[in-house]
Amino acid sequence: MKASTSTSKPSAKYHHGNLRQTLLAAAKQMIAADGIESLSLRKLADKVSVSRTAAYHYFDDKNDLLCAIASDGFRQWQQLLKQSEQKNQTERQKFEQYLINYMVFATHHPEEYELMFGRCIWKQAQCTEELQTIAHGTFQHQVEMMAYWQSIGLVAGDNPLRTAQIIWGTLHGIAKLFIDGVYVDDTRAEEIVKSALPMFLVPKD
Amino acid sequence: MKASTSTSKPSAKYHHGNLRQTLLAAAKQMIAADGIESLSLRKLADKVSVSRTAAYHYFDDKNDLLCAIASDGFRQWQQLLKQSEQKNQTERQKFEQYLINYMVFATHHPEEYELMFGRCIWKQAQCTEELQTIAHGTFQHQVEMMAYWQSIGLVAGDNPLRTAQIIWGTLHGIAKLFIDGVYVDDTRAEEIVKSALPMFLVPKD
DNA sequence: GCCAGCATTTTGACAGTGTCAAGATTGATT
DNA sequence: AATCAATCTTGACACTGTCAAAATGCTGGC
Repeated sequence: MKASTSTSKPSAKYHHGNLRQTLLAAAKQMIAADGIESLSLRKLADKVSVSRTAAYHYFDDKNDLLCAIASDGFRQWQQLLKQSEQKNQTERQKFEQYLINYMVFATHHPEEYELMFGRCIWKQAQCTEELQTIAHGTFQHQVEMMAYWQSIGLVAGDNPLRTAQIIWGTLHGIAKLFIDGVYVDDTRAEEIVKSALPMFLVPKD
Repeated sequence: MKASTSTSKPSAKYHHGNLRQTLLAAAKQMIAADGIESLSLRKLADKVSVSRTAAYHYFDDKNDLLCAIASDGFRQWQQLLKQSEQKNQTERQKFEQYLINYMVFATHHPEEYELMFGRCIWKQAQCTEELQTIAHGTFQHQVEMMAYWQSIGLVAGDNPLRTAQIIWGTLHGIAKLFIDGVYVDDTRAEEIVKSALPMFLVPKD
């Protein structure tokens, strides 16, 4: 072991050291720059100065690599949600913060968001078990939060699952319409979400 | 001319006759069967028993062909919406029918829906002018309907554009979560939409 | 009837892609 | 120091979109 695994001097050795992480980081950078569809394993390998098929020792597939990126995205997202919960505010403020955070994440990491919820992974392409479990977990968490907000009379409705599906649908739809460039006017995502907020709440008067 | 353009006997001539239509129909069939990503121009040409590059006389590009399919989808969708308007019912029923029709179309033609609103076309890939105009027109129509429903006190809110964006977002989001296989439970799309409906309406009491 | 011109379709070719099998290289273990 | 397993590279294959040039068949003018 010794200091060979130190990140200070990757230099140009045959054994890269931490190729898996390097590949993931480079891939994220590339899809952030040019989009998912223009990511190729060969260009990725080129960028990392490694052979075409080197990645196949860490990922079964191109799909497997994309799933790994999506999993990372879910972890990043979970952290973001936790942060918005910890700030001690009104529950109503927490709810609003939650909606806004969702939108901010989606619009700031559009490619990762696409990987997390897009067709690439969930549809015909087989989805990694890891990705499936972590994604299911986050959604479960959402349902629980919704149940709590309904129990304290903040959010309307009495079916947490159904409500979570609808609210998530709304957020997801607005996010996707923005990301995919259907909403090209100067309307800002946050404003739309703030406008939608009252729809979900129990009427006050 | 004569009877050579008759559809009864395409036979196996050098000049296909109506290759453009044939290509579009076959392409729709193929994406309905195996998804958009597994459609290749070569397989398509094979299916139509024509050379690899024959399609390039009718479409600039693979993207151009997909745009044509999407345009057809919009036309089909416009007709469906018109039908739901013509049935003389309550405005409230028309609104509900509109929401349900959206969902039915999306879930029954998932691949065409993906082409119409997905990233493939709208994002980096250049979108045909025809597609852009027809798509913008349908959305404009949606905004006008929303404005009317707001004016008669059916739908909540006073900003038709904003409201249309939110409602469309909700529909789009739920549709996409279904299409992409994120909602894999037995929950039916129509039920979710019906649950969401009251959120959009002006409170009755 | 025949030939030129045109629209239409084909063939050849090229770069790029994902992926597998087999070989080469290296660090670690005994 | 020899061996072994992990790691990386090379070679190869089938498939993709797309362009340029050639081939084919229809149509109108003489």
